[in-house]
Amino acid sequence: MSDNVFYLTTPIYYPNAAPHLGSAGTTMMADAMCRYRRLRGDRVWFLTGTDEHGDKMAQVAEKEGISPQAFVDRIAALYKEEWRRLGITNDDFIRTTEPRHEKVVQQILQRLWDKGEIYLGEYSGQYCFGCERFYTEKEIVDGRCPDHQIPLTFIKEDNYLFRMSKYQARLVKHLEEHPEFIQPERYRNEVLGFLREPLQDLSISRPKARLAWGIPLPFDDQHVTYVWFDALINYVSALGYPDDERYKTFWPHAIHLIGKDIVKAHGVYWPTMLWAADLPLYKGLRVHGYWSVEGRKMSKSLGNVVGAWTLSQKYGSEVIRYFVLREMHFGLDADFSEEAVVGRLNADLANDLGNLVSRATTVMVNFGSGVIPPFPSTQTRPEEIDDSFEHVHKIVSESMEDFAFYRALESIWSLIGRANRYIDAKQPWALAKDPGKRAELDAVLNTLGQVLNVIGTYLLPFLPEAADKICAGIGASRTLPQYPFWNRLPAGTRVEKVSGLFPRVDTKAADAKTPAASAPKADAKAEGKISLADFQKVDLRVAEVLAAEKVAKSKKLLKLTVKVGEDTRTLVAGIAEHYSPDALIGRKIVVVANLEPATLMGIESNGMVLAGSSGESLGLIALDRDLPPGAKVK
RNA sequence: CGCGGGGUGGAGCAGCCCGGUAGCUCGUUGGGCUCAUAACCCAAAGGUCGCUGGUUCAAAUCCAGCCCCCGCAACCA
Repeated sequence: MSDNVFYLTTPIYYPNAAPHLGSAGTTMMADAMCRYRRLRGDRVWFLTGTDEHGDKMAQVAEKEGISPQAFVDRIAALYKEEWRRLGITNDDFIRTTEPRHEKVVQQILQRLWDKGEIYLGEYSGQYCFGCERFYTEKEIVDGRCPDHQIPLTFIKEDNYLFRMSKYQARLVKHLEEHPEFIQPERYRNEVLGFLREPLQDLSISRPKARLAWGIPLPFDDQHVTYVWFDALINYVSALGYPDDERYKTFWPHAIHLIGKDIVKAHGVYWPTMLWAADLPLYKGLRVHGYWSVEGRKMSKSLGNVVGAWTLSQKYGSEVIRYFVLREMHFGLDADFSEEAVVGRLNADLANDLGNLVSRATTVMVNFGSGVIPPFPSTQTRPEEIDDSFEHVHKIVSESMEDFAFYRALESIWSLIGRANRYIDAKQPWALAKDPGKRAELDAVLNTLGQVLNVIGTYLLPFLPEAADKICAGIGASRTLPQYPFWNRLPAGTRVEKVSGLFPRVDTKAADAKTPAASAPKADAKAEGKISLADFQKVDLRVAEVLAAEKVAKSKKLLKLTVKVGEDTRTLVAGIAEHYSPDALIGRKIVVVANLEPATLMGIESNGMVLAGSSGESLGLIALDRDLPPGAKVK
């Protein structure tokens, strides 16, 4: 059986924007789980928070012209407010800029330093001042930053490294012996996959000269702590490690709920850090998939990031919560669309649940005396409902062990279906007309009360407000019914009509799509202007395509042989998704002729093809009059 | 031969680990009921489970090969 102490964490979110469907979804799952455990009578601690250090945070703050602290204060407040509005019942909200956190990070760092788990090394590599990070050999594109396309600088600096590599074998062993440590299985395999390669020691510091927005190392104040090392420790610092009772009570039961993007940090860095610091490991990592939006990846660059609150305002936060819990098969990716939300809302919430509650309470009020009648001894209990009670109880408990919210909900809905069928079969409105069928009617009314009690209480974790209304309507006690499920709702409780729980949404009205959360604003500032002289440095030329072919193994690249004036040169263009090689041969295009050569997929490119692009579409720059190859473009 | 996920009735998915009548939701068609939110209930139609081969008495499920799609990574000079 499960422990009756339960500690659940969400990731601490990196608050550079308002919460979106992803972070809200994670938090809603965590909330449903914690509400469920509390309902079961477990002792629960539910933690969420924000990760507030790091280069990016400092940069954004600077852009806005405020101090990093002022910036993160603002955004953290935004998160807290959002979780409150979404009905999240977290017990604590940790911020990595809080003294209680920073103190623990330093304490753990000091311990590792004293134990020799951290050593001063020298890190050297190619550094991009744009990204403020190092690039590995693999990532570097021809000596340039893949992001900024600016030349990288070779720098050498002092750097503190954590001896992560020495725990590799131990971690593999632990994963092999404890399949439940990382679940679902696919993510455990993924981590074992990482561990097939030799693990490197982990750089855990950044020189303060470069980045000041972080926690200073206690043993060298010229360095600040690397964000991951800082962030992961929140899970213990928030409990008041090392002395607080909460730490002692809850830490051994810790379950981390995360998205699949941060499996490596949680599955590799964190356990090894804990070992090095002589802390017990967390109990389990539970990994969920990603949301796509209408079949496409949710990303800022596509501008289709779905804001959680915008959506909640339109449909109600319970609807979104239900959708998230019902639609995502834990561990796998799922797709979001407003159409699907409306589908779930109308079919499951309005038609099945809402309508059942409405018709059942109406029957109880109109044909009964407004209170739950005792179950007449002359009648027999409906077996099919009885089976359903046990089924719900069993499936919900099993599913929740695996975070399989969708299965738990499915089973509750199977009971809802049973109840709807039961009403149709018994026809209480007909029984009411015949005074001789009083006992039969009372049996039906009592049964309906029991059904609503089970449904209402089991739904409390998933649809807190709606479930509360159901419970209120029948005077239920809001405690999870236990075997045997009959007569958990005592005869005599007063019943009120509960209607309009989830009104249907007109499909057409929903066509007014919620706009995606505001796309990143284009920089309004007129900075970045160049002089005419600068522009004239660029040598643009008309070129004729002599030959074109796809670059083997590449997705986007075409290798072009072009004639520019007298000479013929080879260049590589990332347009394979838009133009077939044949369509290009013989065409006149515009190229940058004096670009320094670059090697792409092993082919040296001497120039760049000009093309306009917007989102998915791309078009080559063409001439509207014929000019010879080599003609200057200005 | 970069890593991973997936291909199951019109749509979206479960089932595959642990072979044995192919299941769920939505949609469609016909019928029923009137307590209820144009809801609810019943019935029907609709599937070569990507392709090929193998193992087996038996394969959606195990094995091998192939095809296609989607992420990530590597390239969008």
